[in-house]
Amino acid sequence: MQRPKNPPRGTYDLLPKDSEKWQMVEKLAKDIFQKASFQEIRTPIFEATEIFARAAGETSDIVNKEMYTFEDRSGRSITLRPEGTAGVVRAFLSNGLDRAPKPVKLWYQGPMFRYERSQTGRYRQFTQLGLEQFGSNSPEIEFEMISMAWNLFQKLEIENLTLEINSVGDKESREIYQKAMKEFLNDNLSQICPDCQKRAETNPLRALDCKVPEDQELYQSKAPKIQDYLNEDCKNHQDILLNLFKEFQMPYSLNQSLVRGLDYYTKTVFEIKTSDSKLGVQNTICAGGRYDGLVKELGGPETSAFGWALGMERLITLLNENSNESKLDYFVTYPVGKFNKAYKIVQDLRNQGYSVAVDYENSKDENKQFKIGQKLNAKEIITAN
RNA sequence: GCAGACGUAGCCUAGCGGUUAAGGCCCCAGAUUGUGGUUCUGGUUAUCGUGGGUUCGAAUCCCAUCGUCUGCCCCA
Repeated sequence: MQRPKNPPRGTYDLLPKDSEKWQMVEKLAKDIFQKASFQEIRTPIFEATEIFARAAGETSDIVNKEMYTFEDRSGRSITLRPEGTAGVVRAFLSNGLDRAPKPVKLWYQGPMFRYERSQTGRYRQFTQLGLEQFGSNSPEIEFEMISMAWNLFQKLEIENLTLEINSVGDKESREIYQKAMKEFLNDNLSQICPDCQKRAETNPLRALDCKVPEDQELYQSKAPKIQDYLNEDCKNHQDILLNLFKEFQMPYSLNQSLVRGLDYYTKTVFEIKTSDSKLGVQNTICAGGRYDGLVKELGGPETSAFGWALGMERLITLLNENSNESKLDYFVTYPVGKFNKAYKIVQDLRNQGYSVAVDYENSKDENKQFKIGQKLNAKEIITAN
């Protein structure tokens, strides 16, 4: 057999060079989550297809063309999770966490699967790290959770980040706005791009972040603004959140064109974007929002909820190169036949907390042993004799 | 799903119709080095992504296919 050339399309191998970065990020994130009393949940990598179909919305692109869906041997329709929230909500309900003290605060990390064209910062198997909260309707918890993401990025010394906020309104106000957008698009059908003509039917709000400059100009100047359609409740909710950002000096911008790809969002939505060119057009590294209707949609009681997810691969590519500092403290060599003695030293050093490697080759040539140690970049090379 | 660019050893690159496909890094072996990345010598590794076609002759031209990248769609 020929040497394999690539892993399957849209996937990648995480090599030791980079896994260190992942571990570092994971450690920092876990620390932040733990301190804010969020607890980890691990849910299956696949779920019944229906879970995702209902959560993301039957008409969404994710459901219609991006899911890895298959029948298992008993004919059940199974789907590899394309995002984390639906599975967490399902687990929340399956395990009766809706009866636990509110809010229930959870975090998760794991691979997600979407059948898409791969690009920089976009894979078919990718990893999301996310937070979910069930039971609180308050803007304060949104503020805290967004701060946690922001805080993580600051600790990682990632620069050039912007926080964009918007509200998509609650069910009622969004429906009215959606209708207004649809009418607006239909009135201007001849001027807008083919994609937007489609969006007029399928997802009118999506037109707002159309890439065509002429369309953008039209929407900016003439399209109805979501902020004008928010009812008092949504408006107050947003004001409290924005005031908290001001109070705690978190820079944000209100972006009225910001909408989400999944149907379940209500009220607050946000994205954290980078202007770093390393990610090309995939510049959103963290996004989320409120989804007060989802738990009920999946068969649970009316439950307020808020969450976000960040793309680990995207985040990692923004990190600076890690230092070349050696991770290996000792390399232990020994004369022929003296392994036992050498290994006692090894154990001893490891018990003291050092990272230690041994020369298994047991080369007779001392000089060569030394060179092996050098190649491993050991801080100290010692010989047991 | 659409559009464009690109696939030469583990990695980076040369060759762009004509003898046994070239170099650097890495790797392996040996020597050198009075002691932590020296220097030298030798060696392994490529059916030039894959499959067809054009041609006396293809890594080089054409087609298909797979993969990568950039943009669109969509999205973390």
